[in-house]
Amino acid sequence: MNVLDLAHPAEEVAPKLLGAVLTHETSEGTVSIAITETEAYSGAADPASHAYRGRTPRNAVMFGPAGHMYVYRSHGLHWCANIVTGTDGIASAVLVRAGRVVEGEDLARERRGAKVEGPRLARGPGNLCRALGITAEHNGTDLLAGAPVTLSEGEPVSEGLIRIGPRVGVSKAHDWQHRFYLAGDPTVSAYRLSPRAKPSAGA
DNA sequence: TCAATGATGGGCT
DNA sequence: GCCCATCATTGAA
Repeated sequence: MNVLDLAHPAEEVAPKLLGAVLTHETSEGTVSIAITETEAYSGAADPASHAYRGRTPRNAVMFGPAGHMYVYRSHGLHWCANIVTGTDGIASAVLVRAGRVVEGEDLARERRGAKVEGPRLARGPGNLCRALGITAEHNGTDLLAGAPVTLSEGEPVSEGLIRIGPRVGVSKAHDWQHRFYLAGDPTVSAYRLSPRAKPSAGA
């Protein structure tokens, strides 16, 4: 059903995931989101990665086979979803930061609790997960195995629209050019430097 | 066992 | 633009 090739390092896969579609089917209905913004995280070589200090119970999924979903809780409130890439045994994942709701907008709006609509429904990793209805129970889910959460190819994205920039909100290695997004897309999060970012972080 | 930290988002000033 | 909620995970004592 899809030929998405995830068996490569995150920074190679991240731009290819732009335009891909994440779908979550529940008894309430189906919500699909076309990805508009991603960030690449690797393992031991990436100070900003959860896997930087090696394998732990939380980040174990990142070390697993490509195509699985790594979900973690941020700041006690928000869920963030990653798509695991690369080789089994080596940490590598792509954070899905933003997307455009292409199916089930009513349900997505309901989950977000009214007020929000349009591009804001899935802008930012936490919002995206809420719109999709993704929580910790989906940690480790195989996105290529069918329901409930699946990743599939969407409409092709022209490479000319893809932009590369610094990662958002990370306190380390924030200037790595590992963030990929679609130029001019209203669903892309505004760049924000982490409050805790070291003034002179490397490279 | 304890204290610090964070790949955020929303609301207030 | 700044501040704050809120908790699992982590690393140190």
